[in-house]
Amino acid sequence: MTVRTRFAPSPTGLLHIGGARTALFNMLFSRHHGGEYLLRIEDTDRERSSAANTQVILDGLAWLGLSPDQPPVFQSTRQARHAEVALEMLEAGRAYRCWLSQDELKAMREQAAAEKKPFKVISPWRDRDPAEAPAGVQPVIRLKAPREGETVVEDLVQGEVRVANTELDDMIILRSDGTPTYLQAVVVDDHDMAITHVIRGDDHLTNTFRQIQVYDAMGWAQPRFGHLPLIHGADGAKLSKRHGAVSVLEFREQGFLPEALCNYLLRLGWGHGDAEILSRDEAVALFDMDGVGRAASRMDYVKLTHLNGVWLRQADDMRLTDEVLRLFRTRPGLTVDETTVARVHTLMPGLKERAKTIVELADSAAFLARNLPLPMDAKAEALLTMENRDMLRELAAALGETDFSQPCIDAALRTFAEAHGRKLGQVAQPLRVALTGATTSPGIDATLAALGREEALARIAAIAL
RNA sequence: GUCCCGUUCGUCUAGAGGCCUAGGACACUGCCCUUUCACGGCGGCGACAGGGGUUCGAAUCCCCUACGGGACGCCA
Repeated sequence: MTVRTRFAPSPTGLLHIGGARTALFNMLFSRHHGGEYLLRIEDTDRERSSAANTQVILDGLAWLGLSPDQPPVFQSTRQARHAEVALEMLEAGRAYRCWLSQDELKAMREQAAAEKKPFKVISPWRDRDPAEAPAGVQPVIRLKAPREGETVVEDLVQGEVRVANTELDDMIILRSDGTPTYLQAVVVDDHDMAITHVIRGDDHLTNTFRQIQVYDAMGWAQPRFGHLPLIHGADGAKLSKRHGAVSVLEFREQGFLPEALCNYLLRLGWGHGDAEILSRDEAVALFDMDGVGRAASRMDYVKLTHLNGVWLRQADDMRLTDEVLRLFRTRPGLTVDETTVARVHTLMPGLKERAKTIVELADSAAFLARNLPLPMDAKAEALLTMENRDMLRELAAALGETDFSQPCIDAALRTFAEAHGRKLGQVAQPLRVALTGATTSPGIDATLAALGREEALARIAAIAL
């Protein structure tokens, strides 16, 4: 049997971090077992669904490398099939029409609340003759759920979960307007799509009991279920807007790499020994449901940022250069031309060692795209004493003698420092300020080489004079 | 309120009765490396929610309590 999983978001909001992790786990699980990973857009709530939201989900998944193996299934296109199955159950006597009105339901709900008893619909129409149906009322179709025994879920994450059938009522599978309810649509779609493993958020665990009743009523084989604990915000409360990045695409804007976000999400709620840094291929090889934890976990931006730094250092220099240049174009006062590209790319090995996000990378690389005079921060300014300016003038001459390759620059700096009775740092820091306008940067020899002879000497001259 | 689920360092986790004086990662912190800042290396701080059992032995099994979360729609 081929493993088939699906991610089934509803386009009523953005693709958030929890959804992204669900998608990731579905993808990893299917890959690990050599199966297929599908996407179903649950857009049956026409009021709240939108094409724009669907696109955001698709874009978010694509960015994370979690696009499905086949074009997405849109649940709204399958309503006729959902209704057909509901009617089949009706004919088989596993469901019945119910003429309970909204008012009657409301009264029942209020009575239950007044008596402090849990609200359960006990429809008289389960056994009543349809011939007695009130005229002019469109009935719903309810599942004739078992009244005795219990319903059991063998959950891949939570283990055996059981509930007495007396706790469950006869859920509606087809609304009075003929449209299917969520629970009905999901079961029919998962069955028709031949889904073997339903991996989704914990919030669906109690829904599962009802869905199982539909599988049973139709005589369909159940898929395996795996319910993932939810992700909470750093404060332990449910993830919401005030926790910052709502959409995964906002993580991109904040300078995170998709592989870092995936790595972080993978380790949030899943573990495999001491493994921390995992590529997609390694994750596919190691991932399985038995490694999924049972408790909710908290979103930790600090750890995500650390992981991003790790992946940033491993990322291709040209790719990072492109990302940095993309940001440069949005910032005023920066020149983006071929020279800039060359400088950023040349210095990238040193730059990426020192940054944790693309945004930081762009910040630290910005000096490469600036025209003179360079803006100076306070700490940098303080190093430009008269004495240091004099020294820089002499240093410029010495550097001018070299071929401006990194090793020669390094040698020249050491010789110069020794000749002037200074420690290397006492030479390098004023020089760094002259070149970058700041007190931190990649190695001074690499910085000099990336800037090139002409620009480097011009920058020193601008300070030393 | 009812039902369901959960609870190991601040956070993410390893741990499936003795390998646990509980391991790793992030964060914090001391030292080293060093031309700055990082990276890296070596240390430190720091947890089995509480209480009862079961057992020769429990973080691991059972029960209770507390706390947290989820579900209770003609929403998905």
